[in-house]
Amino acid sequence: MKINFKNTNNIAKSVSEVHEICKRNNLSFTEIRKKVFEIILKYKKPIKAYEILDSLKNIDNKPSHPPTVYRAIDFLINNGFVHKLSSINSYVGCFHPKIHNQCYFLICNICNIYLECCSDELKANIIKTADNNNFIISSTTLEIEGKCSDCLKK
Amino acid sequence: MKINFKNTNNIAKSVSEVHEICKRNNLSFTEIRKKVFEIILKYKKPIKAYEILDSLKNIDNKPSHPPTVYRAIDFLINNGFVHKLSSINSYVGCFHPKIHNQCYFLICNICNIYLECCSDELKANIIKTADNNNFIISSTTLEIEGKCSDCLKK
DNA sequence: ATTGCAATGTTATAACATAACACTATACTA
DNA sequence: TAGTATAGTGTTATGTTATAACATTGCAAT
Repeated sequence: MKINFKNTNNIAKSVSEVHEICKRNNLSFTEIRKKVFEIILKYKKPIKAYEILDSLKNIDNKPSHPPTVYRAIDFLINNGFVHKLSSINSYVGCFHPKIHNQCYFLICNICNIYLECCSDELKANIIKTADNNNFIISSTTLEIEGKCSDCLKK
Repeated sequence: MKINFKNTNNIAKSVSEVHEICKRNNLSFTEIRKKVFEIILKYKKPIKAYEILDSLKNIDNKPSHPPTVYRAIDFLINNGFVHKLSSINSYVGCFHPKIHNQCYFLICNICNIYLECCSDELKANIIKTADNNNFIISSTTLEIEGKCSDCLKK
């Protein structure tokens, strides 16, 4: 099974989905966390922490500081609502927070668009390797940079 | 085919191998680049740029600056002699610069040891996904963090 | 000898991230 | 119902990672 998750415009849906998950799991989806999540989703592309910070300042018209953003990001990542793309120090929303899995990302160096993919086959492959080495996985980073189809055409 | 590359003690061999590759490809393996490469290899574990910088200062007994290190790292990475582990902002030597391939890394969060692995199966899988999306790969990051077998025992 | 170029030296600063402590609001509790 | 524990946030400062920009050096090609 392989699924690609396209970044959709349906931000409200994602937000309410996360809201619901938090309720169910007794997590507090505070105003700040919600705002940061929305900023990340709206941006469509991988966004940097200081870009989130600037957005926050604009929205609230009051000073915001890096820890505010990084704390919110931590919460969102820890609960699977956001992913960090380490190779480009950026963050993206997760479009399937309910069915968590091994994800990987195709990231276009030209237009910065990204695609989130899931693959059971790949996941199995990674787990097998870890097992062979008696290694217990806590987190996996799989990011593929290159040129997307749209940018190829141009 | 799956191969694991254990970090060995054979630094001299790696250095001379790279020396040879550079000669063949008309690349200048300068003193600084060689020193940085050796520092990375000797460290055995993923090393950070500023740790390399400190080592350089100690070796040369004269000031060294970040660009010196980052330039050397760039050279080494671009030519496949060193890998960057983005998830931990660290660098490791490559133990098979001749037969380049899709590599991935098991990184222990406890003892910081790492294992470099290669898998044709995995590579094929990644390429297939990219192809399906008409995506041209320029670089891939695959890093698995967790707990290694030695640390599990403890 | 002069010019071109790759590599390095040096200063400064940009970009990314966290430590530490103060404050607030809410919920529990005795 | 005052006390206190705790999660979340505000704020300042600073730590960490990386690059821009320009000067200098040394060697190679003409």
